[in-house]
Amino acid sequence: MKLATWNVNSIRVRLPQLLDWLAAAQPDVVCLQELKTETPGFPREALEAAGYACAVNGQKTYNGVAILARTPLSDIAADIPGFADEQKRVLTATVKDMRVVCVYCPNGQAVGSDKYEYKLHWFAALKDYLAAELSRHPRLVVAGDFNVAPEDRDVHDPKAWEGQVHVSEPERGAWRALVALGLQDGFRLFEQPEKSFSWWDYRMMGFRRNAGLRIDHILLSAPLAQACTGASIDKAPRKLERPSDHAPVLAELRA
DNA sequence: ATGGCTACGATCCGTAGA
Repeated sequence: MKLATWNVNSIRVRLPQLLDWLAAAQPDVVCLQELKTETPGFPREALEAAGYACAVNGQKTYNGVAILARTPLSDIAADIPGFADEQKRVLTATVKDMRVVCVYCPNGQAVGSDKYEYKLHWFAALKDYLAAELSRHPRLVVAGDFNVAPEDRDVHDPKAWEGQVHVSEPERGAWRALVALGLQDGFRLFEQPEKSFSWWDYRMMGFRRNAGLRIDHILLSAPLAQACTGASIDKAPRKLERPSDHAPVLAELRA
């Protein structure tokens, strides 16, 4: 069972790359972020033809998340219940015996900005939601773009980034609060190459210089972490013409 | 030098991403 998350930065632009990548990587469950299209504009037919059931929570221009699975999706729930938010950032579904939460966490723009405050409030609401989900579903995966680099080793230049948005202490505290629920960073369950990142700036030849951040994550509850046999970042799609600025992140689970 | 891309939607620039 292969799980993946990928911020595609526009599903319409990236659909050909997504279809190629699904065929090559053969993931069983995929969480997608930054669809940038309303739900009716989502290319459901093409993905169903590729063998994936789809659940979609879309929005015009910004945000938007989806879950793809090779087996049926059930108990689909959009957004964070009880958290009033126009922005489509969360989608939850059950796949077999697993509860899957797809998240596109806020960017935060700059420390101290309104968007930064929104980011911290949003993370607090997410934590409460995940605590509730976890109490009902011990086999929980939370996958997506968290917009937080948890540690300095997840940052290409920690000194330059010190205190900035994505690495600030309150944001890392919000990340640790999720981990404290009993969720584990799938990627760090295994030995990994130095300077492993999941996002690189389009500007300044960020990818060529490996000037990136590791901000896309797969969090696993204890039973799933125990079943996890590997985790990786697939840099291949980032090397293509007109790529997303994010690479897919993967975790493999024993059936 | 606080920029540099990219996508979107409304126009030929502004907003947002990270």
